[in-house]
Amino acid sequence: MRTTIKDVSIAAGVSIKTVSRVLNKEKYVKEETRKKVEEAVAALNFSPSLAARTLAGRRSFQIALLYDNHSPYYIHQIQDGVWGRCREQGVRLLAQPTDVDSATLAQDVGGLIDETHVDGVILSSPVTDAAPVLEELERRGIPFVRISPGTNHALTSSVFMDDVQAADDMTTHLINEGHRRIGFVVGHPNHMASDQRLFGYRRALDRAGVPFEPNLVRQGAFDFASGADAAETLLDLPEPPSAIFASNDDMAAGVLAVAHRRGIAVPDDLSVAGFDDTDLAQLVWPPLTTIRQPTRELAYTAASLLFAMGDGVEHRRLQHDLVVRSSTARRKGR
Amino acid sequence: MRTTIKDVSIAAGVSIKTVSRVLNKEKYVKEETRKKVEEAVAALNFSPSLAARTLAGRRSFQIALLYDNHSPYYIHQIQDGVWGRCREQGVRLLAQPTDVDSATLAQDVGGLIDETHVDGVILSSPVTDAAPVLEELERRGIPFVRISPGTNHALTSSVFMDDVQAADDMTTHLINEGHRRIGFVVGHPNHMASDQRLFGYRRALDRAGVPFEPNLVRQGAFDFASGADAAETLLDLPEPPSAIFASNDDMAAGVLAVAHRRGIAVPDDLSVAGFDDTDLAQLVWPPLTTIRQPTRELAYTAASLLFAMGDGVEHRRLQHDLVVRSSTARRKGR
DNA sequence: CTGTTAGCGCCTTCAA
DNA sequence: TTGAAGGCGCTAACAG
Repeated sequence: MRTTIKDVSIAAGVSIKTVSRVLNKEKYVKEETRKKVEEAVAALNFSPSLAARTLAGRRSFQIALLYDNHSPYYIHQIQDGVWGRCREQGVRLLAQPTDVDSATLAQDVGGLIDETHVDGVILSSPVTDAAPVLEELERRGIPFVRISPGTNHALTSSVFMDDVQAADDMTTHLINEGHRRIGFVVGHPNHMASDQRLFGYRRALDRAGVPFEPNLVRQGAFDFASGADAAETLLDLPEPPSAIFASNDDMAAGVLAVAHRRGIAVPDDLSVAGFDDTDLAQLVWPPLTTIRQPTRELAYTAASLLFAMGDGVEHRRLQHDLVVRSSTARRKGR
Repeated sequence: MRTTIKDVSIAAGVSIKTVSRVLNKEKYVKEETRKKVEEAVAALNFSPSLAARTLAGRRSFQIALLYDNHSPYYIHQIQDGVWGRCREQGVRLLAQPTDVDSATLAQDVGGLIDETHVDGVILSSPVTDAAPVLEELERRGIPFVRISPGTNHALTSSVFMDDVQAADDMTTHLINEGHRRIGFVVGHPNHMASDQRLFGYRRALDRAGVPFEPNLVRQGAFDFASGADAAETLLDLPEPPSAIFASNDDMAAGVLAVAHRRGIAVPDDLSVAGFDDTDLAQLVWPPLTTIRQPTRELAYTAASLLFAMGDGVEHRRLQHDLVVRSSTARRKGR
């Protein structure tokens, strides 16, 4: 038989309701009574049934994290960050893979909510921009927060990094290193961050008076293969770039691979820069110069926002770090 | 107001209990009645409350996955595999990070079980070998399955790959390529797989009549840094190895990094082999020759085992694949 | 094959 | 500041 609130109430010599009050940290419990109850809880090693609390109360002490991202590192950091905040809050986390292309997406999410009574939902890219999910969530009036959404920042609570500034910083860094022909690999078109990073790149070029060359910009898709493809094209140019800045680290890894295959020394003959979205940069070499994406912090903040919601729409913008890991970085001629 | 089983029963014109029967796929429901109920369920878009089912019944339709592993790729694959099986079963998955060094580990796990009423638990390394957890689980008689446990295979249900054979296969492959001095980087001492892989390495050497040299074996810890350290030592040997076989891919990546730093051409001057525990091998270059660890399949199988339990202890051993990705592999002199 | 009657363990509402 | 009664939505154990 499991230990119940009743056992605790008997052990503590109070009513069930009083134990409930202590469990829920309600006011109006005499300090002395509270103590007695807490001791009984500890002595019996009592953990209240979430199922019962959910059924009887208004909260389920559970939230869901929806994802459909194929970058394990990214998801892991997101989950880790959200988890950290949940832990502090005494809330369980339901990690829910989804398929944003599924026809039954909204229904699936609705079913999840009905089944689990989750108190809120956190959306990670690309679920952040799945209209059916957003509509379903809004229809039900269930609190949710989006991490790095691609669109509609203004409509809902969300957290994101400053992608424009990040790309600007990196480009400026490369320019300061002496580069004039800087290749750029654009991210997946579905992600607003892609546009923003491209914009940051152009803004930095403009400010420095470095002419923008459409030839040096290649479309990618945030994966290793597209980064490699882009690198091939860029390095085949009659006048190839002296640096390539990829919009994320998977693509940057692809660029490095091509450089290696061609016997191009990095960073001596080619500088490669990217984002550190996924910690991957720490595992590749030659070293990448990276913008650290504060993924874990974003996720943590998203959960904080969720728990604090009800006051209306909020946004949180987190700062990135420019991390120069290429120890042999040096000035380059054009 | 949420849709309840009662609404369905009214819509279908049957009793609540009958709806319940249909939901639980019980026998003894007339086909025609079942159909009526199913239509009502679909029409009302009804999803039963897990909290209520848990409270009233014997099952919670939830299982937990306990992990404390710092390899995102590994966890992701595990979670993915378990998830896939859960989905088929209509079971929710609670992903639960733990701290195997925590003093309150058993209590934490116990609390989780009390709170959530999970029907079973899946343990991934290194939680697989946390004695307090195993004891707690056994004491409660809750079904659990261990994925790639490090110890005590015989005591509990578990799934694992054939590490001895895998390491043997790889070593044999290297020998067949002409290598005679093969460095080996041992995995973390806490993992039984480390011993087994070392054993497989030795077995292959013995069978081929290649003398075992203790100098060529270095202790690692399954991380990038220890792989790099081991490589430094091995390559500093008066007579360095022509191939290095690392017990996992993080360490293999470390070996590659050192080779690169020293200007050693891979695979021309040095072959590097490893396991593909984490898909990392696909992101590094020069290419690694790898043993594919069937992580996702292991996890899926673990969940299957869990759902099929009650028949006693079972074990499942899954086959690995030897994946030769070094396209320029060639015979080497000693 | 189907329905009835009790709870599951906790929170809510109300009263004291 | 505390307690008593009622019910959340569902399933178990029976009865028909």
